[in-house]
Amino acid sequence: MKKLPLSFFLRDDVVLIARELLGKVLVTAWNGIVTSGRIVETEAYAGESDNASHASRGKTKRTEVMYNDGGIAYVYLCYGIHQMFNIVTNVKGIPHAVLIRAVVPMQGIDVMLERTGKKVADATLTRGPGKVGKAFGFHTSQCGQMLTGNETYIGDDGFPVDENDIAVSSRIGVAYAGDHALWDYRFYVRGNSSVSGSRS
DNA sequence: TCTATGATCCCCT
DNA sequence: GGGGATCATAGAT
Repeated sequence: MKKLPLSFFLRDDVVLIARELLGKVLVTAWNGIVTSGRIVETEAYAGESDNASHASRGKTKRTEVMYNDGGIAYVYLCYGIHQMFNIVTNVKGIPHAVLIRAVVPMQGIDVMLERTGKKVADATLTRGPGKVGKAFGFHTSQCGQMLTGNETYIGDDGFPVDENDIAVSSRIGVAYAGDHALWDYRFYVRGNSSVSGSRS
């Protein structure tokens, strides 16, 4: 399987990147323990001018990792419980990011079950960003990790995603962002049972 | 220092 | 379909 090159993440259209990440494969291999899954739901966060983005308040200790060149991980804690995994995009100085909201498990399902404390692998295993973070073993200490290395990367196995199967909607859980909450920045594979929220 | 709050999920009814 | 878990961050004191 090919890895997506750094140039994929350095482009300036974060919304396009979020859309193109559908069907790609997220792989982590901490200490040689491999888990992977096909990305079926993403959200774009478009920098300081986007009120739903953490970067809307400018550069802080938490958000500074987004100001680096793309192709690295932005991992943060939400609601005190959930490790959320984001992909930083665009070039140095522009804090764009794509949140991975849901994947379909591929490799290492037994490891994911162990990490999430589940008994059986059903469609809820990696449905929702908090569970993706947990199943793949992400932690805020992995903030800034390269996504083009051997421990963590985004793969392309040529899996085709039909344009007609790609659905668009407003982002989830960002009502505080006012009008920006209405932007069509969420992309998902229509009808896929691993997609969180509305999937029709 | 102190306090409010969230890019969520699970369990309960 | 409603509320509690649980804590780092940011902005206020």
